[in-house]
Amino acid sequence: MPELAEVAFACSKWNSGLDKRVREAATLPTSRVYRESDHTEFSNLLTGKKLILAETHGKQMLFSFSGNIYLGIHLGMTGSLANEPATYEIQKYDALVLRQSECSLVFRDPRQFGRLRISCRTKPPPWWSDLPPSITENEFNLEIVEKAVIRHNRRPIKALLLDQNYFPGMGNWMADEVLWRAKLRPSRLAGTLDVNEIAYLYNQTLFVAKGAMKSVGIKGGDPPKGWLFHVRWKDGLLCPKTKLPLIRESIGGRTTCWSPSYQS
DNA sequence: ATACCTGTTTCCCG
DNA sequence: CCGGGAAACAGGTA
Repeated sequence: MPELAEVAFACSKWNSGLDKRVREAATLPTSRVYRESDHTEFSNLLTGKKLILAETHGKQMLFSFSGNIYLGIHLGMTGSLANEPATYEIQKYDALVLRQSECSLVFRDPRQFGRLRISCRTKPPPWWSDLPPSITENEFNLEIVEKAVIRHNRRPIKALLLDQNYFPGMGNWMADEVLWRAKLRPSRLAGTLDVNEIAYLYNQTLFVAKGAMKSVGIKGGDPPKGWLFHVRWKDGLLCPKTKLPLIRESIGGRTTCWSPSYQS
């Protein structure tokens, strides 16, 4: 379930491979996650290299290796990272297996919406260093939200929140959580928000991003009690604030859960 | 069997 | 050229 905090937690699964060399890199050549690159590059460049750094930016992950090798991973909808025994054999949907002395670092993705990138340069590649500030960073400010709203004034605010150019890391459940706390109807066109609503939306974005990182991002569990998260996945549940029925419908092309008695 | 799905890119339309 | 929305991607799960 990879958005901001789940991605951070997934990334930490490879922490035990830090400072260790890759003895062998096995790939699944037919996997669509290699659509941007040649899968042989991954085995060629990663074999023998030491994993130095594991970090995330929004939904993107970057693994830095010795020899100026940078591995980029995006989990898509169903991608996951795992830490398996050193003797682990590659399985059906394992796109990449990095065998080390004490464990195997695995990226698997049955649905293959994820994406792998690799780069050998003295600096981090542009697909990493050129990313806009993620919603957890200090550089993510009110001005970014204001500009997005002005430029995309005809978009439902739900769809705008999911735009990774402005809100890197925001995913479907987080967007619902933010809009619920900001008391905004997800279908509201961005251009109809006044300055106070925009500022409130921005503040709730910070709150949800920080809260998710503290709970989901570190422990891998669920967000705190009382969050919309716990009642958004199926029909017929009640708004935690008003105790009145929630609605689930498609907005901006995604399943959206919201509280008509609370959000306007 | 059928419908639905936590993400992004591509295609089509106005 | 630009913006918005649907479709497509491919398989698991209920």
